[in-house]
Amino acid sequence: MEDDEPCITSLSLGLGMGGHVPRKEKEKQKQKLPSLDLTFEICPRGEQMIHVDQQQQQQLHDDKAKGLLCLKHPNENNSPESSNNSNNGTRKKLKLTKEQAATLEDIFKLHTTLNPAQKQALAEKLNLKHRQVEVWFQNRRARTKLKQTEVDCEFLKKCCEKLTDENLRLKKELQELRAQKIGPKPLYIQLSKATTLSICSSCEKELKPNEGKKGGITDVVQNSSHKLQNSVGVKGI
DNA sequence: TAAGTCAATAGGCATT
DNA sequence: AATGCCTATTGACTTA
Repeated sequence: MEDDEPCITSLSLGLGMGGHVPRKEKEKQKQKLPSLDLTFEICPRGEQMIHVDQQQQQQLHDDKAKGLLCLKHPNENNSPESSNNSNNGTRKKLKLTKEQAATLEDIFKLHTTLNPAQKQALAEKLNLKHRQVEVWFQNRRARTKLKQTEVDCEFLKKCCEKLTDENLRLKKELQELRAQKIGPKPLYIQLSKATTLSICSSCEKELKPNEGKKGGITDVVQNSSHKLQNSVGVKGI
């Protein structure tokens, strides 16, 4: 239970602080963030009272008495579903106005999650239901996550392609070196060739005395591994 | 009219 | 147990 205190809390829409708000921070924000002059009363059982501004508290008192402003749980009568289902069982799709969407987007840029009071304030401001604001933020987070997943996927694909290419190139190089080793030329010539090739073609650094010497498979793999590490930017494999 | 978009729903999980 | 969030899905509506 996040708001179990049945008290009036001042609204904080959280403008001015970016990023995700951890659960623990939510309560703090209620107190320290600028208020929109809207106040809320959290009713027992999670119902919420909304007070449009401080001067309307007296009016609220009257409305409260009349039961006009007490919002019920989203799954109860006041839900968009129930209000939309009024016409022969089909649910009508609500389209947010440009202004509503723009405001929601603006808030989302600052905060990807809102606390109940913030949702209620926003709902009041946009003439929407609390549940609608809640749903919008849920869907918006889902869309963001999906987009990010696509971006990550694309990045990994490119990484994979690069590594595949490099792998292919190294295999070819290995094949060539093997062919040289079993080729017609005397081994000592190849050895001398290997010793003269002491500059890494990838990073253009001079290889250690052992590297490139002998021209054996192990050394070739080490050399190739060295190049691969340079090309991929990996250290300390 | 098929495909895409997006508000809304349902169910599951974590937290308090 | 109540609540909020996430995820998958539905279904109304739009668009190419």
